[in-house]
Amino acid sequence: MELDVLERQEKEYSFLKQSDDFYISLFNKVYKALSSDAYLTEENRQELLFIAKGLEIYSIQSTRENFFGVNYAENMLYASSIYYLTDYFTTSSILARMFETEDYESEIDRFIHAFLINNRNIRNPYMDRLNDFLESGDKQILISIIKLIDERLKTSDPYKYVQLLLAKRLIEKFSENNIWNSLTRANPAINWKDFVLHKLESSWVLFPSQEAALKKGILINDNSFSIQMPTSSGKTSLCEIVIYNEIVYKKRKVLLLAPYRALASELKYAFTKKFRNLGLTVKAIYGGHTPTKEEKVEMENVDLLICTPEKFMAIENYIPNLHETFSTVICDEGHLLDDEHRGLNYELLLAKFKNSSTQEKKYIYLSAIIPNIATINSWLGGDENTLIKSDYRPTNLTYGFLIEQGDNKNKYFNLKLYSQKNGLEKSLINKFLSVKEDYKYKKSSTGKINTYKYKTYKTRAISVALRSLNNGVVAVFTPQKGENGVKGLAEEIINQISLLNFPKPLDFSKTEELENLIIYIEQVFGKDYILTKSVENGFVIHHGDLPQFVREVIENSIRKKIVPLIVCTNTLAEGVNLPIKTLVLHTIKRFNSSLKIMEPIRKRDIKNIIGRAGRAGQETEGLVISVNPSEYSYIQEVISDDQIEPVRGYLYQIINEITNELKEDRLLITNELIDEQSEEFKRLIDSIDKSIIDSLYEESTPDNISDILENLINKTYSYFQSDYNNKLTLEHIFKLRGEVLSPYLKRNEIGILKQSDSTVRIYEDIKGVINLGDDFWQNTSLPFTDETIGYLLDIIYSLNHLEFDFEQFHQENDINLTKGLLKKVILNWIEGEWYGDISNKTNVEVEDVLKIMLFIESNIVPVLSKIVTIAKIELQKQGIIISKDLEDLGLFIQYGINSRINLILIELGFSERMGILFVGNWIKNNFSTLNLNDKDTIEMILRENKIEIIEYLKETVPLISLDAFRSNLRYI
DNA sequence: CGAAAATAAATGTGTTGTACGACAG
DNA sequence: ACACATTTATTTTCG
Repeated sequence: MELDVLERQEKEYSFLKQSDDFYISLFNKVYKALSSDAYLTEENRQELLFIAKGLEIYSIQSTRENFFGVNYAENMLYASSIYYLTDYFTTSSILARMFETEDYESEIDRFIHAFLINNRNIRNPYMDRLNDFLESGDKQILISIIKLIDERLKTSDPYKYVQLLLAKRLIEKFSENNIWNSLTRANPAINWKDFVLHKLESSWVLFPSQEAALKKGILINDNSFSIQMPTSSGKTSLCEIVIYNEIVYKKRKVLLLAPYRALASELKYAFTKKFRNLGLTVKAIYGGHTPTKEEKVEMENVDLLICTPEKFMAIENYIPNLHETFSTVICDEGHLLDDEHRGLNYELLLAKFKNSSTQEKKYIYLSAIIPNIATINSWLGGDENTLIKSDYRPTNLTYGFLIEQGDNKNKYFNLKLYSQKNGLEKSLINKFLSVKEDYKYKKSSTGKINTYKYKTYKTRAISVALRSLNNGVVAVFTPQKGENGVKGLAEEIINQISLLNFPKPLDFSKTEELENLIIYIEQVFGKDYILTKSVENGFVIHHGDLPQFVREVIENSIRKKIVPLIVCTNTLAEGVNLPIKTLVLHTIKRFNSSLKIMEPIRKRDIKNIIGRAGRAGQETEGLVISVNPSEYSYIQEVISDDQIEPVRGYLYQIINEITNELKEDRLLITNELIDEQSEEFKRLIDSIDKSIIDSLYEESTPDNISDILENLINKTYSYFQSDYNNKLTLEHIFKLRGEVLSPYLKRNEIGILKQSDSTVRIYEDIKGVINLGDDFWQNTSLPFTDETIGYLLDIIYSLNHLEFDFEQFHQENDINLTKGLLKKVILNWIEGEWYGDISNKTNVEVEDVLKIMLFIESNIVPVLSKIVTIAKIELQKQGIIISKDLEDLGLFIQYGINSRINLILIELGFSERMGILFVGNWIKNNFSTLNLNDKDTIEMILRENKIEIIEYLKETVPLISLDAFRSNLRYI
């Protein structure tokens, strides 16, 4: 019914004709379970879940019209309660929330409903008592409620009996898992009242996964803990408890390492408000902004610091050994240790902590499922008693596999369904897709009926996605961006909705908001780009070539359900949580260039992506559908956590490779040998160098550098896992690199390396190319012109270091990126043009413009900043100061602006470029007499002209920009 | 009946995600 | 290694 394929089912569903019989039998089973405690056992729990699903359809809006004779509201109490009793608390509450407490008449019904949706605001003998309990935690009160119910059960009329029994079971369950009970049991020494009173607003119980962690003694024990649980199983909420406990009870300060900006910002948002009311101080710093003086003071006094690992390393450079203030460290998304670009830093940061002379820290390592978490745990100082594993998920996931059936005369596709918790339970949706019914269309040029080409997986994935639209928000995952990935799928959608009769995304979108989205996207990308065409058809796409601010707009459109369909790559797994009901896996294979084969992506990543379906608190369940039979067994393995890749740490992988190479060639590695290796290998060594540079502190000298490095190495996860040979390689390489860096230490050049974020190689490269005698350095300031950019690009093009990057860019993209083109793109960009305009002016496709922009952002800008920083420091020695404008050059290019006012707006927290550009101009035109290079002046202008600015923006920019600017303006 | 559509088999072409930093004396 | 598009030859379908 939900997928609108009922009438094509071959099987007769007798219960549809005898729905009252079916209902009675379901109800009977519920009653039996409740009256015999049978629901408490694991097996019966599975069955109860199916019963709940059965009851559910008699109450939810999309299906209940098909039945009659059932009191929707009353029945929902049963369905919802069963979800509650089987630990699906969020599902329970979503279902119950489909009705109001006022919809119920009897005292007991109102109580049950209010209980299920955490509504404390009704007056009622049961709820009054429950309220007393919630505020005091006095167990006796719960006992008294049960007594009260028992009394009434004896005298109750038959119509109330089941409800009373239900209430009794709910309260019995609640006596066990309520937050008071769990917390005081986990740490009786602390008064939880303040915390609980705060927590009550969101939840009254803990998830089994959280319970498991508490039972292991995480609040009492000072050892390190490792926690492995699926996405969205209440990690944040568990952290909240642990952090509160550490600060209030253990009197420790907590450092929370969150490796993505989006994550850090999410956590900041989640914690700041709650903890402030509890009298704890929270600070979050990540990406982009450099902390002010006051903030630095705050950082040392704050109770909880939320930080990206890189940012924390940066801070440690000006607050040496800041980490000693924090005796508890929480490592979120711990599997990042494996990351090719960032794992090394993360590992060395932790090694540095472990190497500290102060007391051993308590580490809490949070991660998705990895088989060797025990190794990591013992590296961090934990043991088997401090290892917490849970596979609890607050929403149930169902997996669907599309099965091809029939011959050419009558071809159709069934959907085979497996429930997550019970691999054996299969069900089948017949003719989920059918060639006869779904793929026939009339060709207008001939007037004949044609069959749509349904054989490709693209077609199938999209058809499945469109078919699922009735059921809620759909995401289509694909690991590639181009024709065989996001772009191809988007085109396929447009094609299918124009020819076939599937549900159309436009019919599920919010027209007015969508209009605004279309206007905005068209302004940014022009009419021809695939994203523009997508939004016009009521869906969106999402991948890493899209600039960050656009991704946010897109995520928002899904979050607010402005559009019901998104096609995306891994960005989905990395980004923030979205309310996705159905996830369609187009394919999970990606081309591996070195092996020249298509290869499945990591199971760990698939697991992460799959976990995005059925967001707790938003959906009652999730559905994951795979359409490619050659991948089914691999996905089955992912579902059953079979052979998930271990986390070794990136450093370990390199070292292991090097050791093996050396063994084969019987070589002894030397710095000369390193210099002879490929650029790829040297960049690997560069990353080691950089981590070394970053972890050198003030007290480092040429004499003790090898000691410092050796101590550091000994504490790494790589060393911990290594065998004798690997240990030798590891020590040897770090020693070698120490030798390379030692002269720079001697010459006091480590500072300049750090400040310019350079490795030795690029530093020497730049020094060899730039001519500090040129007037350029002294004469350049805003606005940047053709000549400015030209001069710098000349330098860029003469660097050896970037040749490799250009080569790679050309290998990966079919774009001839000449110096002229690059200059034109940069100039247009800083002059305020958008991707669509730049595409028109340069005759380059929008998608290629995006790729060029990405190259500029990630390859050109960092090098430009290094060049400018190195020049600045060198010139300073001669007493020459370069302009502030030139110093900030990287920012101007990065943000695509060419005036100081705009940069100030960004510093003031404005993030949406269109608004920034227009308001910047408006200020320039209206306040030319003031000093517009001054932050305070700009702030003053903004504060005093809020209304005028909004009025002006209303006339000039799309509503989305206006809204973004307005919400930033609120904080001025 | 004849054009259009479907089928089958052979050949050719293209394939590559995501992410964080940017600093003192 | 694989998905998909294109080409070609042949058969089937339908207005």
